[in-house]
Amino acid sequence: MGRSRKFTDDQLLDAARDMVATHGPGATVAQVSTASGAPTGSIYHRFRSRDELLVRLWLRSIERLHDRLLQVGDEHDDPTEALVALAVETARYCREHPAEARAMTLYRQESLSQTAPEELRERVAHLNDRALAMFGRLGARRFPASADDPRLVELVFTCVVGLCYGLIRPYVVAGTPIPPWLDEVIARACAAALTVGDI
Amino acid sequence: MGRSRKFTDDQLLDAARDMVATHGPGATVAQVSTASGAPTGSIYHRFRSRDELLVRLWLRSIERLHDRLLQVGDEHDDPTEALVALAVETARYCREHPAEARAMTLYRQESLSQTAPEELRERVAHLNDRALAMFGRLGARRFPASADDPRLVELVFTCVVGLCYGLIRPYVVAGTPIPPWLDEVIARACAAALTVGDI
DNA sequence: CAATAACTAGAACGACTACTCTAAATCAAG
DNA sequence: CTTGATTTAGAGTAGTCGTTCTAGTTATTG
Repeated sequence: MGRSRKFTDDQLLDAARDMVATHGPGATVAQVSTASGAPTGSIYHRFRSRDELLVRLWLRSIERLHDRLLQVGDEHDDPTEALVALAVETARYCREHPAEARAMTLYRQESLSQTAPEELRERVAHLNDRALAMFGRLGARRFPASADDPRLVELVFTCVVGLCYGLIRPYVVAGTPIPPWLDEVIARACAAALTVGDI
Repeated sequence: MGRSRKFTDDQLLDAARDMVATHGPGATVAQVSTASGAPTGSIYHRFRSRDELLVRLWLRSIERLHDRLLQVGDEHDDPTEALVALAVETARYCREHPAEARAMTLYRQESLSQTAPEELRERVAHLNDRALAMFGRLGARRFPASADDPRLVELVFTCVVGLCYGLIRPYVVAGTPIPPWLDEVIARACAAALTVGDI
């Protein structure tokens, strides 16, 4: 075999996450190096480029959020309740894991699916598949009349994730705690936004 | 006097705005130079630093939005209607002026009031005064019972501007048009979010 | 016309960053 | 123990960007 690893991939990603949380999206490889204790050579031995490191971090942070959301989605019988609960849960998760939440702001899927390192394009493209399927199911039950409309998923996604994320984003980026009263705002706004589908 | 100016400040700011719209917040002085036709020396003759150029651009874009909002705020008798109209108007303005809207995402006031070039701190600090006063007045009429609560302005500001801006931001940053159906989502969500003050 | 102030013009500089390269350390297998 | 694959280690490289510097240009004023 060979020499055993002194740093796990997750250790390096954790360091990158913390540097992004403190220095923003312009965090440098040198900063990740000192934060993790690994020399730059080791980091480049593990990740082909800074881009790959940050994209992998972004993928990990969003997959972790989705893991949590997929659990919550099944805990409600009423689809509207489930959708509102998903919005509120997103806020809670980001409040509990501010650095992970900061990493989620690094990219947007639509642009990244074209610009990401070649070997990650596929993973980026299918990142939201699980979550979208869930939102599609809940949306179809919430709006039976539009169950076949392809725009339904975008609408639901916007009213739940987009709305919640937009409200908490300023706090996430600033690194300040998300105020608890925001959960109530999100719940009411989300429920009301979802009524547009009834038109 | 001396030689007359070949480039106005606004011309340089326009070029900076367009470069930020196409290249993001990392737009370089060299890009602004070629986009405007002005050599870097001229740009630095007018602005002390790249930071000052971008902060001035940011200030201008937000002041222009506020100019428009201040007009709209007076057109409604009912305070709730006025607040919802302000949220929708923000979306409309950003749809009509996508590059200006992109420039608004360059900074956040809270962090900038500490890190901006010294000579601009004052202007940054008081940037929102006019708008906040209006939101304060409308909020006091909407929630007479909490008229003296200092948290009221933050609540109203979040439910109107924060909510709207969070929903449209993805489109603004991506440079894709803001879909028209979003206006209805914003209106309903904003009205519902404002009901939290009634607790 | 001469003097001067204000600006244009762009080459040059220094700092920083992503990335590479070579050498050494470490561990499993024969 | 020796071999060889794998990783650590960090000095070195090329390129980019913000900024500065010096020279030259244009208009206004007396």
